[in-house]
Amino acid sequence: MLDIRRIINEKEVFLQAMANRNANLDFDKLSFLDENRRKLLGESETLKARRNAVAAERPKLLKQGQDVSSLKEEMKAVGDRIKAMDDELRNTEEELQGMLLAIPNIPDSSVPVGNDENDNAIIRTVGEPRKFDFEPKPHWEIGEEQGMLDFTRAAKVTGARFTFCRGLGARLERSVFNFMMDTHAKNGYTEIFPPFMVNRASMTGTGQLPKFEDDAFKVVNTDYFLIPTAEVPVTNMYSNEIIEELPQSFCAYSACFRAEAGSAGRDTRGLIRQHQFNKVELVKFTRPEESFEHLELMTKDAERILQLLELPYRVSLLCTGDMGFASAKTYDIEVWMPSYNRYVETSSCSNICDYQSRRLGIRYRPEQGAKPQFAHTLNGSGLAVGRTVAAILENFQTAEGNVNIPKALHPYMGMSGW
RNA sequence: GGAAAGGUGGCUGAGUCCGGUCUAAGGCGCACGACUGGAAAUCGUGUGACGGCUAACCCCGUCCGAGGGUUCGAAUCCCUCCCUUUCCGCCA
Repeated sequence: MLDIRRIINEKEVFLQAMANRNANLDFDKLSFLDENRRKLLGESETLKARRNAVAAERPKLLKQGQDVSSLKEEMKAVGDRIKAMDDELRNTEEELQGMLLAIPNIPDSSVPVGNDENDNAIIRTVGEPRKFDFEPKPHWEIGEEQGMLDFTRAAKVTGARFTFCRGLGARLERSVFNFMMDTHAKNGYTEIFPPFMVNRASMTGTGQLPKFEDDAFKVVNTDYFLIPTAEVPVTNMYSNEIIEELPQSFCAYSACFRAEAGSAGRDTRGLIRQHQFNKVELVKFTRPEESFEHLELMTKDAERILQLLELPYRVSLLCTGDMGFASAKTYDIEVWMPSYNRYVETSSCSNICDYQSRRLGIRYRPEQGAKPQFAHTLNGSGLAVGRTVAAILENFQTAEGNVNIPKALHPYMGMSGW
């Protein structure tokens, strides 16, 4: 959520940003609602001040034996007007709030302006895609042939876009996220194991609601949602708090659940687009002046995983039209996927600035005794586990149809003696 | 799921029965000052968040778990919900 005052005061910047994002909105209505809100608030508060003054005087007047029945009449009327005014005020505030929640974040000035992924900037490419001297197989074929992945039975037991990992496949999945968590923990991130369900307020706070309710799984008979990413519970940890010390860095493993509404027919085979997948998420809370620096650090921390796993990848800076709703600046890390013959997103690292913290009331004190300010929040995958497993299966496959395991994973696979 | 007791400022804790100097006591902590060679102790002063109006101060409003209601007036009375603790039931 953006600051309404900033929207009004920096109208030109704001409108340009929205245009760059291909977002439409009614600025005049926004401006009217804001003015109307303050007008109603002022009138209501004047009446309340009168009510408070009379309420304080009344006992004294009574003690002096004065007649207060006319005051009582007046106050009855004042009370009714306050009620009516507050109703109108609430409606105005709800309408304003509704509009603000539907407005995406303003892209940082370093973000390239563009419409879609074709306008993203490639920042760096690391590692060379392997040249195969045989026809490489896609990971779902390797996984099924090796008895590591079973899509057919998962479809029977649950439905499309679910997978059984089995035997070494299950072991590999577990090894990969343990390796990720260990690596991040070693690099200063505090481990979190979060709830996999959150309430509506948390989903709204991080920006998944109200706009993207169709993408979420709702648990029946409750107001809980399955988390689409650990970003939601971990960022919400500090909602309505004043954080004592910044920065704070967390890594969290979780299963993630996404309805994938609107992606019917895309990536239907394999591990790339599932309703349930594992992910290790990085979340940071920082001072505003340090957040962009931390975005670079976080991106490198995520990249480190791919380097240690010896997987070729590239990093791109998303353009204004391709960025997520809440983000001010996003780097995507894409791993080389031989079966796709292209790079596939395996991490998205974003600086949200104060967009979430304003919604959530996440604050800090610049100095002891100073007024609380909104902290900045960042999040990034570190990394998506299923896609990483897919990349390992494809990039490390042998001509015989087997798969080698990257050295970094040997201790986790029970191969420490190799 | 059932029963009971609770939820008050950064923490602790009084006030709730019986509505009105509650403008939330007292204590702890914290900040500043005095005292001191310096410190501890002691003494004094101050001590929240959010919003409105402001150049700023002042001032005003809101906040006693959340949301409604009663009333001229609600921390206090009524209703609904959430959470915590204990006991029971169930259970990995």
